[in-house]
Amino acid sequence: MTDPTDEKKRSYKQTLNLPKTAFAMKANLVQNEPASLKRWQDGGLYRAIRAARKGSSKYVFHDGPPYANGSIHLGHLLNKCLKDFVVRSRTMMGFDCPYIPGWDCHGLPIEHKVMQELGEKAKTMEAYQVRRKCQAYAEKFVKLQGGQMQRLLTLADYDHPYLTMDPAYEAASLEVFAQLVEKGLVYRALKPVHWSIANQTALAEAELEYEDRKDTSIYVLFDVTTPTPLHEPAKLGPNAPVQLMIWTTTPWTLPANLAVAAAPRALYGLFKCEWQGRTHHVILADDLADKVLATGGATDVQRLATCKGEELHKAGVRYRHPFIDRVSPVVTADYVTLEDGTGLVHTAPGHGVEDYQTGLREKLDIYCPVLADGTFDHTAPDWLQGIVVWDANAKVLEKLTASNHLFHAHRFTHSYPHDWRSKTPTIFRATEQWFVSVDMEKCDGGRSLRSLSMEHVKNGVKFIPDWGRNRMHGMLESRPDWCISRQRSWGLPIPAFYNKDGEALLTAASVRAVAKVVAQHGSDAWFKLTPEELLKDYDPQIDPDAPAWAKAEGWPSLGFTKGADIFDVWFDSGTSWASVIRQRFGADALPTDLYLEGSDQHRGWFQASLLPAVATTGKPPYKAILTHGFMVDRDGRKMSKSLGNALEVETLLKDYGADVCRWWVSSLPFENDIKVDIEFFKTAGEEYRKVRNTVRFLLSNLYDYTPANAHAFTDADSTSLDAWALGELNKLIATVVDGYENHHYRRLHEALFNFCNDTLSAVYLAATKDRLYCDAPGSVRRRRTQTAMFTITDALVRLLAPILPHTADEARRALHGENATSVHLETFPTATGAKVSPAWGSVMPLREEWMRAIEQARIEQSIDNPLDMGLSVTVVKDQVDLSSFDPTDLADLCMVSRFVVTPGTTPACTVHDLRSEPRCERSWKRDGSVRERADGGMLSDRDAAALGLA
RNA sequence: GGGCUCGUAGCUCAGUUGGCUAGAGCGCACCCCUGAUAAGGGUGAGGUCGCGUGUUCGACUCACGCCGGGCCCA
Repeated sequence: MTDPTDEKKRSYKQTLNLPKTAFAMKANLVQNEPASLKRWQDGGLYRAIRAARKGSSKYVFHDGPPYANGSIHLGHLLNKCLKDFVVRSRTMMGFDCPYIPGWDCHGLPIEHKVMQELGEKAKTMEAYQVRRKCQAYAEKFVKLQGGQMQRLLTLADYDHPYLTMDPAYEAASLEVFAQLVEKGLVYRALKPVHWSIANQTALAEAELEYEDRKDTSIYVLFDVTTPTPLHEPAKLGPNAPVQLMIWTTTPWTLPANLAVAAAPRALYGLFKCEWQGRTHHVILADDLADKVLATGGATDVQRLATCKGEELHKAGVRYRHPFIDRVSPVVTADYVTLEDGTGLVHTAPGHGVEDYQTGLREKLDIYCPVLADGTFDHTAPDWLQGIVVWDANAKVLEKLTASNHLFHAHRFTHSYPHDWRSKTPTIFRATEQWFVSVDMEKCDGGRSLRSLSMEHVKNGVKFIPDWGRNRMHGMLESRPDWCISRQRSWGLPIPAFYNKDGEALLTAASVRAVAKVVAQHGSDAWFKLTPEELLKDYDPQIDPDAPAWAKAEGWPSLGFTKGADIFDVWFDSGTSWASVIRQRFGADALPTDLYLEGSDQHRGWFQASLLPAVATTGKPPYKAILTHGFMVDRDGRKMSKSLGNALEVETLLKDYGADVCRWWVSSLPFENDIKVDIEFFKTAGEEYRKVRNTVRFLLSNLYDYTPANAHAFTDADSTSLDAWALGELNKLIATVVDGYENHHYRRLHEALFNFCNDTLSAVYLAATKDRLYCDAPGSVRRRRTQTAMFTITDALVRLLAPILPHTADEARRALHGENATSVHLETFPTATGAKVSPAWGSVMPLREEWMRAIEQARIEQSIDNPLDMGLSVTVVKDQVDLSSFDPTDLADLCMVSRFVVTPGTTPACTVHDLRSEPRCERSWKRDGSVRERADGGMLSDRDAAALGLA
C-alpha cells in the first residue's frame, strides 16, 4: 500500500527546479587528468596561448634545470608546481609568459652511472664513445622526467626544452666564457684534488670508496726560530730553544709543509720536559699535553706558561722545517680541534683542502712536490726524488728520527679514501686548475666581480623571502674563486691548448674559434678532432692575447695538445640566461623577471648564474629570486630514501591525482621547511572535494540559465543576497589576484577554500536553495540569483585555473559548453559592478548571533528543524538599518521560515515556535501564507503562484 | 663549529610598526537535514604562543642565552 502523503510529496517534488548537471561529484582525477593532458597536447594549448598573448608585455620566467637522472621526487613536485602557478597566473594576468623547461645533462653522476654500467668495457673505449652513452642516458631521463612533469599538468614548451648538452647551448656557454677570458678574469692555478696514482687522474667525491688502511701517525717537533708570547712568562730568554709539536697521519706530506695551524681560541702551553735524556721546551694544546707527552715518553713535565692560539699567530711565531731549509709561520684556522693530535696542525696547502684554504688566506704557496705518478719531483730533497709517496713515509720517519725530531710514532688503522675503480688508496695532490677570479678588479669600473655582485644582491635584486638577500650576500662575501675545471669527460670541454712546456693557449679569440666548431658539431668535436682542426678559424697572428709560442714561426706544426679538462656543470647551468633566454628571446629579455628554486641554490645556480652575467653584462640575470624550503617528514626531519620516510610522486599521483597534489602545494608556506605526510594529501583531497562539490552545485543550478536571461543589477538590488555574494566575489578576486601577483599562494588558497566552504556553501547557496528550487523558473528573483551564480562560477573557475588546471578546464566546459575557449586562454576576472549595501557588513556578524539563538531554541524548545522557527529581531537603527532588506532574504539567510524586524531600542532576537502553523507541502516553509489550494494541497502563496494555482 | 632560517590549539598555518578575553581551516564532540546525499547545515570543546633571563607600564611580538629541526658551509 502507498502512503497518500508520500505520493503528494512526490508529485510536488516533480514541480521543483532541482539541480541537474553532468559535472560528476566524483572527480576520477587519475583517469580524467591524462585525458585533459592529451586534449591540451592535441589542441596545441601551449602554442595557442603564445599566439593569444603575442604582442602582450612579456613576463620572462626562467627554469632552473633539474639534473637528468632518476625519477622526479617531492622536491621536483613542489618546485614545478610553484613554477607552474607563476607561469599560469602571469599568463592569466595578460602577460606573454613563455616557459622553456630545461635539463642539466652533463656531469659526474651520469658519467659515474654509465661507467658502472660499462664496467671493464670502459677501459677499451674512447672518451667520445663513453660520452655517447652518457648522452643516451641523459636523453632517457629527460624523456622520463618530462613525462612526469607533464603528468603534474605543468604548462611548458615541452616540445622544445633546453638541454645543456645541445650544441647551440654549449656554444653560447663558450661565448660567455670567451667574454670572461676577454675581461681577464680566467686564470690557471694549483689546487689540491683527490688523485688516483694508479689511474693518474683526479677523482670526485662520488668516485671514492672509504676503506680501512694501516698508516703511521707521527708526532713531530719543529724548532721555533722566533721569540714567542710564551718565552717571557716562562722566564726564558727570547732566544731560548723551544719546539712546536705537530701530529700527522701522512708523513709523506711533510716535505710540502708550509705552516702550522693553531685553533685561535684554544689554550696552548709551553711545557718543560725530559725526553731522550735532554731537556725540551715544547708547545702544544694545553688540554692534550699530558696525554701526548706521556705517550712519547717525556718525563718531569712542567707547564711554564699558556696563551691563546691566536696570540702565537699574532706574535709572528715561525719555525724551521725539520729537514728542509725553510722557515714557516704559525697561522690560525677554525677547523683545528682538540679532539686528537696536538692542537697544532701540520699544514701543506698542496695536499689538503683545508690546508689549501688556509694557504690562500695566508698567501702561502700551493706547493706540491708530487708528480702525477705519485713520485717526488726535483724540488723535493734529493733523498726523496723519484720515490713514491707510500715508500716516502718510511724515509721521512728515518730522517726525523735521525735528527731527533720524531717525538713519537705508532701504527694505526683508519678509514681512508680509495679509488673506486682501482681500489688503490688516493692522495691529495695540487694540480693546475682553471679559475674565475672574484677579486681581480677587472669588471666595469675597475671593480671586482665580488664587490659588483654583492652590490647587485644588496640593491638590484628582489628576494622572496627577503632574508635570501642577506644569505646570498654573506655567501658572496666569503666565497673563494670559482674553480671551473673538472678532470672528467662528460661535459663541456674547457677549450685550452698546451705546448710541450705546459703553457696554455686560451684567449677570447681561441675560445670563440672552438665555439664555432662546437656550435656545428657539439662538444664531441673536442674529443674527435685534432687541435689544428679545432682551431681552423683561429689565427694567433691577429690575436693580441695569443701567447708567444702560438705566434712563433712554424705554428701550428710545432705541436700542441688539447686540454683534458671540462667545465664544472655549474658553469653549464650558470650560463643558461645566455644560452636560453638571450639566445631565444634576445638581449631585451634580460634580466629575466624571476628565478625560482630551492634555497640551496643561493650557493648553487643563483650564484653560478649571477657571476658570469654580472661579469659579462654588468647586470644580474634576474630581477627577482624566489626560494622555497625543503621537504621534511612529519617530525621535521629531512626526507631521504635511506631513512625510508620519502613519499613517491608516482604513488601520490596514482592515489590522489595531480590537481589534489597541486592544491596541496598551493597551501604551503613554501619559504620554510615543508612537512610532508600522507595524511596531508588526504586532507588536501577532502578540501578538493569540497571545492569541487561547491562548483558542482553552482553548475547544477544553472542548467536552465543562459546569459540571455541575465538579471540587470541596479542599486535597488544592493540589499539582496545576490549583491552580497557578488561583493564577496569582488573581495575574493582582489585577494586571489594579489596573491598570484605576490606569490602568496597560501593566502589565496585559503581565500578560495573559505569562499567555497563558507561564503558559498554554508551561507549563500544554503540561503538561495529555496528560491532556486521553488520559485517559478523564470521569476525575477530566481534569475537574479542565477545571474549572480553564473558570474561567480565563471570567475571562480578562472581563479582556480592556475592551481587546478584539469578541474577548472572541466568546470569551464560544463558551464560554457564543450566548444568554449579553454579557461587557460582566459584572463582573471575583474570586480563586478553590482552595488552592495554597506549594511551587509553589519548583517553578517549579526547572523552569527541569530544562528546561536536558533541553536539554543533547538535545545531548549526541542525544535529540530529551523524551518519550524520564525525569528523576531530588533536591531538598533543607527547601527544597522534593515528596513530596505527583504525579510525573506533574511529568513533564508538563517534558513528559518519567517523573519520579522521589530522596532525597539535594545537589540533582541526571539525565536518563535511555528510548529502549530500549517506547513507548505512544496517548500516545507511555514511562512504564514500557507492554505489549501485548488489542487487540494497545502501551499504557500509563492508556491501556489509558481504552480499557477489560486 | 660558522652563516641564514624555523619552532603559536591534536594537525596545517595567520598573527601587520610590542597594547583590548591569541585567530582560521581541518580534525574531534554533540546535534540537524534527507529536494547538493559515498553530499549539505548548526553549535561547541581545544593553546604553559619551544625553554630561560632580560628591556618595557605592557612581549607571541624586541634583546641575549639554551634546547630541538632545516639549508649551505667548515
